[in-house]
Amino acid sequence: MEKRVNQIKQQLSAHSYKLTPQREATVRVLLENADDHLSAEDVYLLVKEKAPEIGLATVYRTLELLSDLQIIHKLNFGDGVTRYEFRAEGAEHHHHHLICLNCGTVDEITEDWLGPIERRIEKEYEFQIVDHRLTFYGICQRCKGQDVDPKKLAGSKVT
Amino acid sequence: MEKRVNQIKQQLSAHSYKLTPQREATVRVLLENADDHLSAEDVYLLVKEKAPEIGLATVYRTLELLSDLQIIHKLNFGDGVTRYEFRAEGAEHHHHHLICLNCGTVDEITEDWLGPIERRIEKEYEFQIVDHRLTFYGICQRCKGQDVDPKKLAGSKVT
DNA sequence: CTTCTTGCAAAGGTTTTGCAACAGT
DNA sequence: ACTGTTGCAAAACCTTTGCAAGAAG
Repeated sequence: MEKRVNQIKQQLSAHSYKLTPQREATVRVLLENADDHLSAEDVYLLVKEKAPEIGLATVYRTLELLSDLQIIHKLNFGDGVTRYEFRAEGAEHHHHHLICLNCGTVDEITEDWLGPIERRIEKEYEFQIVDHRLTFYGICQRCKGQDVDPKKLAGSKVT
Repeated sequence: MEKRVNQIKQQLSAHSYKLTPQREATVRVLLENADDHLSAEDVYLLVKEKAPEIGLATVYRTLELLSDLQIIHKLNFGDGVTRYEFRAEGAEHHHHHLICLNCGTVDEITEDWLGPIERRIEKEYEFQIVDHRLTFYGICQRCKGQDVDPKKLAGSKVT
């Protein structure tokens, strides 16, 4: 992890930004929770445990900065808050998401099967693809067989 | 279009909801602009031209209602507002979107090429898919060859 | 000294909610 | 009358911004 922090420090300095204690604490929280999809508020609360004096605005500014530098990605699962995830090192395109409509868990598919589809779109629509987002909504294997609240399936969570 | 309005009226009454003048005006605006992806504010302004006394809250409530009944879909392109689109009649899954990072235009792909991928996911992840969202970000054919603002491509629009 | 960064509070923008009035049955 | 619906205003949210103070070279 120290390696990754140092790497990010260099990415920042390459753009004349400093890795301040607040930024470092934020980066570490993101690294330590790379499997979750934290909202700005989540990050703020976790960073506060290490550095209680940090402000929410600084977290937002840091997340925006890391996002601009393509170190992290913004994600939007339609629940009203922006979430953030580390961008895989060197990955051209990232993984996809499986969102359970019953329990809300977000799982990931690390494979990217869209290559052939992208090539088809670039040709048929003359659209030069830079990135994509693919999300599946459904029932995860843990919730199968359980009772499912039909109201949740009615769609308001799916945007 | 009258046919579609009537159809919706029946879907509402099936759930003991009425097609009030406000709701009808909202539905008509959505039908007349089925090719755009209107935000609640957009819908509100258009409905106001026909029924100036309508309130924004009613528009939100109507959109939520139509969304719950799966008559329309909520869409989130990461620009901070929820957008709405008519759900294709009888369509199991809907089309995908191509968002131009330069001009912001949202185009559509009406084909759905995800069938094989979905079957693979259902098998490999034991995840029962209910719906999906697929969005490509890139440069549309109208903007190709034009100057592109590199800042826009830096990602902050892509969530 | 100069520039970047921070924390706080205020503002901004979108969406939801409380409530009294209203409409339809 | 009863129930669902509306409009308005207020509230609730998430996120951004202005600004004075602070940190770093």
